[in-house]
Amino acid sequence: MESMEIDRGNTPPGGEKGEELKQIILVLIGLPGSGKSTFCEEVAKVSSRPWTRVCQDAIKNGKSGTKIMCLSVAAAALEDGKSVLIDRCNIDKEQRADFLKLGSSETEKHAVVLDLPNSLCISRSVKRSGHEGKLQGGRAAQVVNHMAPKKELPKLSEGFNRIMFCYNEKDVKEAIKLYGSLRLCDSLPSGCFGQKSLDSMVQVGIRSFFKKQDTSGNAKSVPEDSGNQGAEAGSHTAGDALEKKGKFDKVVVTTSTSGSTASCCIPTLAFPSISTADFQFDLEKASDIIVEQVEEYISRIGEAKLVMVDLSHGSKILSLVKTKAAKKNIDSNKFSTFVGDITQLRSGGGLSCNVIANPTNREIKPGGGGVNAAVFKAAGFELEVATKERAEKLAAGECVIVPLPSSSPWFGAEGVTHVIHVLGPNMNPKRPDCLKDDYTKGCKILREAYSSLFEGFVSIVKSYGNEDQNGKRTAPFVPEKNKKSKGSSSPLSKSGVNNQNQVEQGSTTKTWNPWAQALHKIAMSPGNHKDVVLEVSDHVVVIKDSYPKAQQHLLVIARCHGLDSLADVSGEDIPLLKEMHDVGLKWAEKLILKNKSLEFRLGYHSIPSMRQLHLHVISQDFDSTHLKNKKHWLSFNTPFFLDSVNVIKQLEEDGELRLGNESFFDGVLRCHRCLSVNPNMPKLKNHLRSCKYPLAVLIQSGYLISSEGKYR
DNA sequence: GTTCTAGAAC
DNA sequence: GTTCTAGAAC
Repeated sequence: MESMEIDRGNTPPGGEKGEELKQIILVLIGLPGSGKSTFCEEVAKVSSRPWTRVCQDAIKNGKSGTKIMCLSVAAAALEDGKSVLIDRCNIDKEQRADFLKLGSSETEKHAVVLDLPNSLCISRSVKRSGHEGKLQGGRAAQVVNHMAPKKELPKLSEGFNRIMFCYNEKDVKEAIKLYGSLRLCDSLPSGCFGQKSLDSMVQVGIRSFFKKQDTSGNAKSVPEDSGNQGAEAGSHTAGDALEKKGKFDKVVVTTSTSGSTASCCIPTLAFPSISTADFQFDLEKASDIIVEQVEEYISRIGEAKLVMVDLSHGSKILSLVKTKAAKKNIDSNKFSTFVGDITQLRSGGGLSCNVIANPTNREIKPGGGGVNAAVFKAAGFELEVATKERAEKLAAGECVIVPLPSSSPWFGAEGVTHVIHVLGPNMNPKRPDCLKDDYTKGCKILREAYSSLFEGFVSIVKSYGNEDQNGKRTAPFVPEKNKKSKGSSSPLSKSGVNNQNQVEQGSTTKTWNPWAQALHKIAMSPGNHKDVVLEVSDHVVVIKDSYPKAQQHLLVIARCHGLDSLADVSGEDIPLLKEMHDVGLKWAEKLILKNKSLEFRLGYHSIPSMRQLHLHVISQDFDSTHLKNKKHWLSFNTPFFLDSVNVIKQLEEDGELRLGNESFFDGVLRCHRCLSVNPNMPKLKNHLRSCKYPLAVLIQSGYLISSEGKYR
């Protein structure tokens, strides 16, 4: 876990008794005259931590000694609970190796490289007088010139936890400030910092580095996403980063014999209107919701299809939906209406639908006179048994996916593989749970019901897909009788109930409450949220955070399906993360142009509250009425907040991310500038208004974007 | 994520 | 008494 955060313990300045001591071996690396001794003196002067300086030039009663002496003194100091500064040139790997063997596995091994220009080192060492090692005057120049070519920069692989590179006096000052501010229990983020090298991501000009990468280049070409609409569909690269787990852009469907496209093999969901029959929901309102939800989900089902079915020819709801869908230009190849018996679609109407939605009752039992009774009758007792295994009851707005046993008559006769039972809102006073004309609640529940239903269908579609090595789904969809249904792995809660809030994440299921879906909805249908959207592209949406925690707080939201949070991110998402970073950086710069005092940090919450991967672009004033509680503060000011640069770096180097956890919310309220501890939020906020201390660690780590440079 | 509010802390 | 936190509900 890398972060700006110095303190990993919850301690007031100076630490407290009994707290974990973080010992450090700090190996200074630099030519004579590079400023190693000054560095040590300055750190020791301001630090509250006990440091022992181990200086080879003065180790023998003020005179020059040997490396072995240094090792011995350092070992004794560490034994004594002190941290040590190894003040010798340590110019190559071999020189450093023995010092890295000191201490325990708990001891942090740091290097500070004072890689100042040779000319400066020579000039300083020549001019100095009273040098401990008597290396001054003309001989000093000789020594520096002799040593310079042997200089071997340190690497983490030598055994360092952290390496910090300084190239000028400003860098050195920052490093002194950083180490000088470390208290007993503090530790610093691991990794290389400040290195001048293009292959180091913690660099000035990271943006231009990103730009050199073809952000679309390593995504494979994918077929056009016919589900995207308007501005979203313009680019032929639209699918690049969107081609994701869970996304089903193009299903190449062939029959096993002829290889020709066969509609009978395309996953299709047949659904009747929910709640408009016995539950007496207003038809106009219901049709609006149906079309809205179809529009939202149609881009997620690839070539799978949705068919709305009604038994009667004069069905008003069917007609309303048909008209409204046409007005919205919803692809009629993917969504259509059908008049017929939902239990006999294939045999009676030649329409193969492998998934049937059943508007059921609270107990999910046969009964009533409508579709529910007909479905249970057609599917036989097998459906009742299979349903009972999954859920006993449903709440309004929820659904449950039931894989149909192959012994069910419906399976053989109609090719139905799954039934999705769904319960809508009831507006009929003669039935239980009547909402008594409360259409605010009713619409919300009906929307949830369709959303749950379609989300369930998406999960079934996913379960049918077989991916080849390129991640393309090529296998035909054939409901084999003997094929073990993966429907059982559909997102189900303990109760067996599914709703749109549950999403598979790797082997686990993450629950997203309805309130946590707002960003997801914006990402999927930015056109419906024009009031809040600042920018839309094929892969990202930018919005202002509705509850900003600072003067400026934007979110760059990924538009990719299947990327709910960092937990879903893998190496293949690096181009998308870089694009998000670039967009975030662009907005930060734009805002800085308007207000030069703003400083920004770009990063992700380890465990976000809101669904859909989003990058925070947040100014570091934290001046906002919406910053109210401890969690707000700690989520941006502990390693729970992962800097975008670091996320990308970790993925590139390790192929995986080290996420923070909620234990950070137990921490103290420490000012991110001066590191002072504040007893509560109001006091912290009051303190923040006046604290002008520079954001030393952020600057040093290269995480801060300010008017003085993208990364100072 | 926010809002509301009981009750703990001051 | 007021301030502040934290848990429940949404």
